[in-house]
Amino acid sequence: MASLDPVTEKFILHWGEMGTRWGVNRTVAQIHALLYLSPEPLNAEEIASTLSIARSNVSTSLRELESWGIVKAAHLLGDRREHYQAGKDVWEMARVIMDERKRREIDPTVSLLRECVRDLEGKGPSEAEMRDRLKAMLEFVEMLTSLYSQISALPTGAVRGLLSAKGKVRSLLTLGRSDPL
Amino acid sequence: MASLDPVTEKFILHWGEMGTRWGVNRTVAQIHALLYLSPEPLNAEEIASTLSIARSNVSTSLRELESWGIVKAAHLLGDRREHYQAGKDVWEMARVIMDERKRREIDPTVSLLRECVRDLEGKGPSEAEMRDRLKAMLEFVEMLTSLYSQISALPTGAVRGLLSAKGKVRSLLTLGRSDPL
DNA sequence: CCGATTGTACAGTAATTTCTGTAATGAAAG
DNA sequence: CTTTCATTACAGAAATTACTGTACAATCGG
Repeated sequence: MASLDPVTEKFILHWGEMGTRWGVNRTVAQIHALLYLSPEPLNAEEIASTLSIARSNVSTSLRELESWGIVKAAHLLGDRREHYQAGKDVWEMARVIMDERKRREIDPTVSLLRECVRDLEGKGPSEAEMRDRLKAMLEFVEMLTSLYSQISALPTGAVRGLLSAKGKVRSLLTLGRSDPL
Repeated sequence: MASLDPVTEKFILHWGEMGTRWGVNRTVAQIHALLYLSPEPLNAEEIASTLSIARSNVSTSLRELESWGIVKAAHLLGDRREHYQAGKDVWEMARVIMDERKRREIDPTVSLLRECVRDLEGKGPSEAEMRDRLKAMLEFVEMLTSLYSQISALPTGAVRGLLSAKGKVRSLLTLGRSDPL
């Protein structure tokens, strides 16, 4: 397992790089990429030797991935070691990641913005600009969360169906604005 | 300008923290937050003293923000210094940031995935799993970009109108699936 | 129980990223 | 042309983040 298919390697390296751009540890992202491509679940030792990283690092990173909900441990009969596998459905994966980012980052931001706006209630005109901006930001983020909660409540296949309706966004939009529903 | 309103400070600190979670330098995000809330454009010196950071750091960070297209330099009559202001429309801001992230991260990812899939054409069944996964990922990312390009082609107000139609997503979706357009 | 194997916590180290201060560049005013 | 002010490039310092190796805990088989 120590040597790696060139394509796999290319993908893992790129995925790790993308991770860093989005605030995810490079190694964590690489492990995820490896597990995503692997036909069967891998144990910590295999991951460590394949990516040439310390086992302790693998252990920590796997816990991180589990906390995101995109990697799960699987137990194989006749093997004491834990084996890990990544969720294979990209739509489900995207949903889980968005859920988690919403919970960790968007929700706290909404709270903070509400707090800020409240703190500015009844303040003088010198804070008017700031208040307006914070309100605009709050409104925006709340709209996103509302939209997201509606979408995430739908079955996976349904979202897929909507998004794959390639030419339809404009039409749907026109419909939405003329308020036909 | 050196002392900061408590609400402003709270927002700036939070925004900086959010930045780090999304792969943006904390200081860069803080400067953006400051400019977003500021009623009038600020010069580098004011930014540096307000946030207690070195002028050179401000300079670099401003260039970064300009490269993202969310901060612009403004020239004031009778002042040689450049003054900087952040775009105030959150919708426009979101659009610009998404454009840029697409260009920097999504597009290269699509290229890489295409390359990977191509490399695997005609390979044996041992690579079947990997090929399927990469294809699924590619298909997913391509769908996102297609959706995005459709949305970004619309006027800002229109997107706003669609998204603010709070209860309508499900209805629109049903419509979309039953292929009425 | 005992030894072997797996997984994790943690302290120290390494690497990377970020920040500062200075020096150089460039542009406007006189 | 010279002086002055604003900006930026860059090298080194500082801070943060990531990684490793070891030591410990837990679990299983004998």
